[in-house]
Amino acid sequence: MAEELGERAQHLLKVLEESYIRSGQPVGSRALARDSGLDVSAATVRNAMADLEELGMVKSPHTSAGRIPTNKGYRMFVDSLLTITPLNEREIMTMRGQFSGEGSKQELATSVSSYLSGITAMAGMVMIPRTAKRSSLRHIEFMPLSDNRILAILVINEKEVQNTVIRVDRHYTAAELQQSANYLNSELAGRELLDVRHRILKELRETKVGMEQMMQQAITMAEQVFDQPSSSSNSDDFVMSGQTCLMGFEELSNIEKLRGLFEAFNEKQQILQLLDRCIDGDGVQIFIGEESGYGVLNECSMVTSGYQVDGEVLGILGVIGPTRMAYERVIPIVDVTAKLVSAALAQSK
Amino acid sequence: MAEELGERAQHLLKVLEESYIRSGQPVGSRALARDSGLDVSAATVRNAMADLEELGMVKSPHTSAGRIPTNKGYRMFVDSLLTITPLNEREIMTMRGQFSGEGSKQELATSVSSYLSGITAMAGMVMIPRTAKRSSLRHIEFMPLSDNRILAILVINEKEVQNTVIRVDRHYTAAELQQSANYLNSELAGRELLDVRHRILKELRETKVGMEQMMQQAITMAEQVFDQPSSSSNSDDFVMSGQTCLMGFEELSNIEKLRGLFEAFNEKQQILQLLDRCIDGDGVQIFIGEESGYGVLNECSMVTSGYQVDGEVLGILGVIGPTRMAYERVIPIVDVTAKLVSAALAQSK
DNA sequence: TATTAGCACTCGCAATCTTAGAGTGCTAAA
DNA sequence: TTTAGCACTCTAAGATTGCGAGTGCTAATA
Repeated sequence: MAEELGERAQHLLKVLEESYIRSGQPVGSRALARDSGLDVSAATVRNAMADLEELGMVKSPHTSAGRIPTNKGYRMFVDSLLTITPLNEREIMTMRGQFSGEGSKQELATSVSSYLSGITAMAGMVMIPRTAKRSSLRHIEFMPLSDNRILAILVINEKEVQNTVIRVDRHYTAAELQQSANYLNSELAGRELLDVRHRILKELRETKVGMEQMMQQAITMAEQVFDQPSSSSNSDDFVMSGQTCLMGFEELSNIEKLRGLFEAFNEKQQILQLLDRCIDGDGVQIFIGEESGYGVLNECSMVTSGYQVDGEVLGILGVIGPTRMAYERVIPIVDVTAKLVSAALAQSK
Repeated sequence: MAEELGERAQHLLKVLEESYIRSGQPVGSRALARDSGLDVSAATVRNAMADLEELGMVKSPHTSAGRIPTNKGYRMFVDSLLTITPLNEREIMTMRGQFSGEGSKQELATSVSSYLSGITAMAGMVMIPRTAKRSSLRHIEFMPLSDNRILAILVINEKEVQNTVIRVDRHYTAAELQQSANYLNSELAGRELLDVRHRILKELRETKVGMEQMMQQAITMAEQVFDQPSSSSNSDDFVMSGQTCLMGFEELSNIEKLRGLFEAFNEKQQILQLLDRCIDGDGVQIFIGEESGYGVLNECSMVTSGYQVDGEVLGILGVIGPTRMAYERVIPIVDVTAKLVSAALAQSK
């Protein structure tokens, strides 16, 4: 196993990647020898390149072009070669002004996503998990609709509101519903959602027999409300902005590839699964090309980071762009953004 | 003004358009003479073509290619030449099954939009007007949040729910808010939204002085609620599906053009303005190319129709695709879809 | 032993040229 | 008014060429 790379080879690989990321052109031995700062000839570089190629770090598009990095090469680059210059104070200050704790999660996510897109000139994305596990039910309210339907309104935490329509067996008056809601509020308000769910489906149901009829009705309704994976919160938890930026990149000028990519964005599901995977990781994470297992992400990389409140990762944000992106700039941006969002959320709590 | 077109010239134009729409290739005089069904020679056709060109109905991409329709040519085609074969019973039946009155407007719009996209292999769109003018306020409810904020919940018609957060000068208890809500409900519930707005801003405000303090508070809150153009209903009223289908068309293979188009889709505002213009028109309306005034829509056409309930146009739906589309198929599809959606809405009322 | 210079060779790209085919416009005849 | 004939134009697709960049290999060098 010749996984060991000499110091010089590493340096050359690094310079090669930097050069390729800058210019987009395959890098030849002469240019590399010149740019490397090392006092070696092109021929020497060629030998090193042959080694790197054997290790799968670089490849040439054809016999007589220079070398370009492979995905494996990028991986090595971001993992151990890249030198990142942290953002300076001033830049951070400018960013800090962007995110306030105001508005709903939705609004925050949208603004963060489009900010990321704007500053990196790539596509930005922010994921909002269904409903944070630790959020608590504040209030529940019923309202009669026509046709034996009832509108249930849940207030969660301080600002989130979920509406669900449920069906019941007969018409209920507003007063009846008020009673049921009162009962449920007295039992459930202030508890965490997981707990609420649990209580309804287990404890209350079991003790249902023998209770007042009103309470029985209330519980039956609550079962419906908490059982269905409330549609609104389930689908709207992923925001993406600036996809069109990706149309500007050379490597995505193939329209078929672009189409696959955009279709994947529309699916949402796929991307969400992918993002879900980073939720455990710490700090900035990077997916390079099809490492993720999705062929459509072929020439793309994702740079992501989780944002958190009270140590719990609430969601993921990041950008997606061509594999050939300026990592040394993008990584700190995503990093700082995640921290600022965390801060904004903590403050608004 | 030589706006008059001989019968034969019209026929030739029609055949030319049909042929071009089918094949995408410029149509030459020989082929046209053959396909026209007329017993004339290519030379005769050439003369007619020269006339048509002078009228701006067709043009040739270069000296020795055939002719292709101009926007003006398409306009004439769809306005007076096109023969539309209505969908047969069976097709309509298949479609009828697609749309139910179930679910929220949002859900219906999404499903209709993606249905349109699927069946036409172009992009589908459905606009939902802010909130129908004639919809009425059913119920209003306040709930205290932290930091002197209050969550206002409006129930409109039977299913629509709007949430708004307002700020107030001090903390109010749930009981106080309940009182205020009761008062407002007694005054306003059941009225149409426009009326509600009017009442609050004019009548009640004027008589405010001298009322109980509780009522004054209630009115102040209501002012806030109905004054801001509630964000949720304002932005989410336009659904588009299958944009990626547009990537498959020859005439949109230019990536810059495509980008402009997709950016316009993201803006929403522009498209909405455009759609707003059709709201008065009757039946199916067609925009060809940049007739609309938006350069990005250069090689595209929109086929739209309003859907209505009780004679009032509630919204617009339609498709957007290349100018060179199969109008004779798309037009009846959009037409029938609009009628079916109207029916579904009427039924679910 | 590691590095270097030299050299033949490969390949892609762009420019140039060629050819075939399609279609036109014009003119003169029917 | 229509038609046939003909010269002309233009494009798209191949074929050919030269250039430049870059490689791999070998033999000489430190």
